[in-house]
Amino acid sequence: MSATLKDVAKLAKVAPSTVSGVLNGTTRVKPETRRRIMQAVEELNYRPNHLARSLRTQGTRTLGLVIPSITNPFYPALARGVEDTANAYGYSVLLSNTDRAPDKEQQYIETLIDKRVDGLILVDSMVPDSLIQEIAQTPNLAIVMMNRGIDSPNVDEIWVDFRNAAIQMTEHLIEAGHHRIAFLAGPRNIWRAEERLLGYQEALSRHKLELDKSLIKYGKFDYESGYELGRELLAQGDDFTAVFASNDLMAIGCMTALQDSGIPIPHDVSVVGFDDIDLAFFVRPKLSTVYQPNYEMGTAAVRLIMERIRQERNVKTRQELTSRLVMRESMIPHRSPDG
Amino acid sequence: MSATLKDVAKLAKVAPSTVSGVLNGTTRVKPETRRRIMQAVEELNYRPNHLARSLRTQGTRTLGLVIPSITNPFYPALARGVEDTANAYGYSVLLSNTDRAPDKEQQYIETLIDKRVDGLILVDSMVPDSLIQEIAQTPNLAIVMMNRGIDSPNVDEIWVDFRNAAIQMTEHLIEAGHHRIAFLAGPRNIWRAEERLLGYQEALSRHKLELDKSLIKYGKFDYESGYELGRELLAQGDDFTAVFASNDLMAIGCMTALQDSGIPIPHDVSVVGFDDIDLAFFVRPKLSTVYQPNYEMGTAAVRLIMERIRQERNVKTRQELTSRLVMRESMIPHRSPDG
DNA sequence: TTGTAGGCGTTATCAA
DNA sequence: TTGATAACGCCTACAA
Repeated sequence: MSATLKDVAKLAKVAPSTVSGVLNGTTRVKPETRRRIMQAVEELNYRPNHLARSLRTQGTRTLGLVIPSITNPFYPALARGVEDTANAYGYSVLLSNTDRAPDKEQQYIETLIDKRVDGLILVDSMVPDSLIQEIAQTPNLAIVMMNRGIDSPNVDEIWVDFRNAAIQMTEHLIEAGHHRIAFLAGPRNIWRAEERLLGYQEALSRHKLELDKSLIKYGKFDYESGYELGRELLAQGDDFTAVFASNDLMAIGCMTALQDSGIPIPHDVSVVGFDDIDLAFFVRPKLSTVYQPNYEMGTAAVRLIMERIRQERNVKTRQELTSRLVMRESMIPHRSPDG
Repeated sequence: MSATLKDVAKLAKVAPSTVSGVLNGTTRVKPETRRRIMQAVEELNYRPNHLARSLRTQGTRTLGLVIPSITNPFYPALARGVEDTANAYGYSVLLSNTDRAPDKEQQYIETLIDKRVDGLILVDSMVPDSLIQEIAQTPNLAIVMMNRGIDSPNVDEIWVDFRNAAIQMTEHLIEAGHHRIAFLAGPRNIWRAEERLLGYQEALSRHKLELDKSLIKYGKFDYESGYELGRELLAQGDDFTAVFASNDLMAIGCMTALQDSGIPIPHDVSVVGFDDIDLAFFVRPKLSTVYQPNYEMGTAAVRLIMERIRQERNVKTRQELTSRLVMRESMIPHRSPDG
């Protein structure tokens, strides 16, 4: 139904290749010819067929974004960063939610490649290294992984320095007099969770504080496990003065559990989180946490992809973005009883 | 680099068209031939090129989703509903954020059409009717609009019965003894905002309650304006006993303003919202609000598109999904002082 | 300055 | 049961 290059050519009485050349600015024609062509384009309301173009040029101007779930408050800003930047470069983005299921992720990746995306952004990927290394061979495909290392010269990496951020937050707590700090860890085997735990431990050891394993609890990064863990901590009858949850949802869950037991926060116990999701600002007391540059992660990823596509760079790059502490109301210095 | 149909054909010693037929199940061949083909496919790790296929078949198995912003807590669930359902049908989804800017939206729509998406889901669209009517002529394109009517037989519609929900919530308040209910309206000229206001007015009139314009305040659907409006209400020295905000962000902002002025909620004033975003569950008191079936909106949209694509239906459909009240802690019955 | 021809990787039609 | 052939709409040498 819609007009093709051929139609335009016929109407303008020139060859299709001439029209193509003019429209893409690769051919110089005399003004009169150009005028006729433009008029025909206008008249037929011609719009190039991207499919045909892509088939020919081996480029789709489309990127694939693969995330655990857009529903997780951590990702919308990132997705927005990706989409905005892609759009600025004239690219579109295809969205995929994997739910952290390796099979599902693999399927999405394959579909995306079959659809010939020019770039692939894998966030918190769960597929085996071997698969990544295999797809890294795909021609005309730039890949960047977020928060995951991979031994391949063709794949770029973007990281957030979770460990350092965890160290900073822990030290902040320590320096404020908290020496018995409970830690709510995330699921084992998830890198973003493990780094936070490592940071906590590192800070403790730097300050020569004993690591009490009974103060470390493992949760599932959700509100419920935070609540659960808060109750466990209470049940232990421990003397902790602060809890550092490795994400905000757990921090809020824990805070609620403590509050439900009549423990005033931050007066009796300080609680801090990690991620700085919107919620952190709305709970009472406002949650002190670690801000993640999510939007910037997205923009950075697209930029790395563009450098590859435009062949401005062909060596592996590893970029590290930094988080920063945002202290609100849920944490105050600890005064020892005998202080 | 990657193998094509031709390569497979050569290796299996058959014609490309035969391979195509077998792979698509449109051609019957004898077992032996089939075996050879499958083996060649395996050996070369052949994957069909969707671009070429799409060019030929006029179908991309891709949908375009156009929303104001994925960053707005209202849309991730919807997007997830769209993506999940699309995926179940073997479709991918292209994401676009318009920021409610008509020009930007138009550009996205055009790009999406140029990329030959099979379906377009326009959420809270801001472009003029004429544009929609124009693109509704595009062949091989199914369009559904969410929360916006359009006079075109080719475009399906999905609505949430905002007005009814607002009526219900208001009546709930009235029946609980609240007769002076302040209303925080959204931006004028935005349908989803206006319907809510209309519902509020309708309920008042049904119960023969006077409509006091000084109790109606216009905000911008964000936390800040809710806070602002809360302060305004207070400054007026009015005797309202409840406030109905037309979205949760404003409700929470207002609640915070009241609390900051030392007014206990819900004891002195009840506050209710609209949308049931995640936040609603986490603020204290937990916000009573109107739940929106966002995820279901997404799935419904894709289903309508699929019906069109598969030609199971070719008449316009208008589907209405229903919200429901979710009462938590921020509202209690009002006892009149002399009661 | 403009046109011709071939091909990108499929699928559909028709013959053999 | 299989194969040849012609599109789909575009781009890019190369030729004129």
